[in-house]
Amino acid sequence: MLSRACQYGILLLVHLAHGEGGRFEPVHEAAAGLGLSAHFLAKTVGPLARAGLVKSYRGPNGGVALARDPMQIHVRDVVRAIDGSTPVECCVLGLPGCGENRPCPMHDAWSAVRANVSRLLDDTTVGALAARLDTESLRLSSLDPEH
Amino acid sequence: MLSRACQYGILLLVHLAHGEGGRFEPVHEAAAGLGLSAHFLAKTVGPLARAGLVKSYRGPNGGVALARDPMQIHVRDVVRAIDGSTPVECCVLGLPGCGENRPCPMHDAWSAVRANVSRLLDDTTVGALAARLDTESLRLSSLDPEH
DNA sequence: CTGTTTTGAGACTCGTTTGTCTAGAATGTA
DNA sequence: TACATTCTAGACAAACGAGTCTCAAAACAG
Ligand code: SF4
Ligand code: SF4
Repeated sequence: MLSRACQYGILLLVHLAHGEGGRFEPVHEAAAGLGLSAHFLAKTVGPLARAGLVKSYRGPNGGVALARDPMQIHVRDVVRAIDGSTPVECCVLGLPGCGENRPCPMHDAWSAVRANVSRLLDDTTVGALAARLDTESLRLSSLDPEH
Repeated sequence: MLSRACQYGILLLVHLAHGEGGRFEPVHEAAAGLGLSAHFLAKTVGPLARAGLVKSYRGPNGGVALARDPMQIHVRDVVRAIDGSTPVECCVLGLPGCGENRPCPMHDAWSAVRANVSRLLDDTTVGALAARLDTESLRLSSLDPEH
């Protein structure tokens, strides 16, 4: 559905939104906090920076930081930046070149599901996700949740 | 989301349900009708037969045929037979070992989507899909839809 | 028995994805 | 300047999925 790199990108942005605002956090530190491979996570920051979602700075005290208000960054933006503009096109039958014209017998039911996913990506911001990390007892990393 | 083999399996069953009832149709013939690779389609019939969804017979006049009433075969059965009991477990963030306890911030919204997909797989039968091929102008194959 | 048709199982190639690693350019500090 | 820190780009290998191909076993027809 979503590539691993894309998932890592979402996790990174939510992690940044959850941390202190203006600080530039090194990628390896964020990767350690998320329990991910630092090298692989670093590969996602390129597309994210080009898309204007994060700023990055080299050298000591460098790192990555959000470029915009996290409440203005939608999950859809991250997906588009990393996986391109053809996400969530996965389908049950996966006929090549199937569109609205001459669809397969599952198209009606499936397009409803797909619309739901699309709306979810559009409506969810990384700021809202980060906020939920505090209020509820949720987790981002695959590591031992503290406590 | 669904493996290609699984998609092929669904297509095969719907194709069989759409054809004449008791006939054993050779796999290569069904593959030609669906515009698929006969060799690859043949790999799906093993699991389907083991799951009791189709019967197969060798030799001349052999082939595959539905083992049950197509109205009693649910798409979920096909998915379970080919992709195993861990289908549709794809997720947005894909954290390893994430369950209902300590979920990620998208879990609520996403589990709703997943429930929709699950219900769709459970409620849809290959018989119903085959019936729609006639009433509406739908297609199964990627080939030129005959007119 | 001989040959043909078909399923059944599996090895094999190929391309994409995932992940690791290395080298280099930028940035700051002493 | 010398050095440490960090991003950036890309080479590289491992793993996976999709698809092709081969060979053997079953079933039938003559
Ligand atoms: S449900 Fe729609 S998009 Fe999916 S295979 Fe069928 S026609 Fe194509
Ligand atoms: S917690 Fe739920 S929504 Fe989050 S990755 Fe796991 S299954 Fe998906």
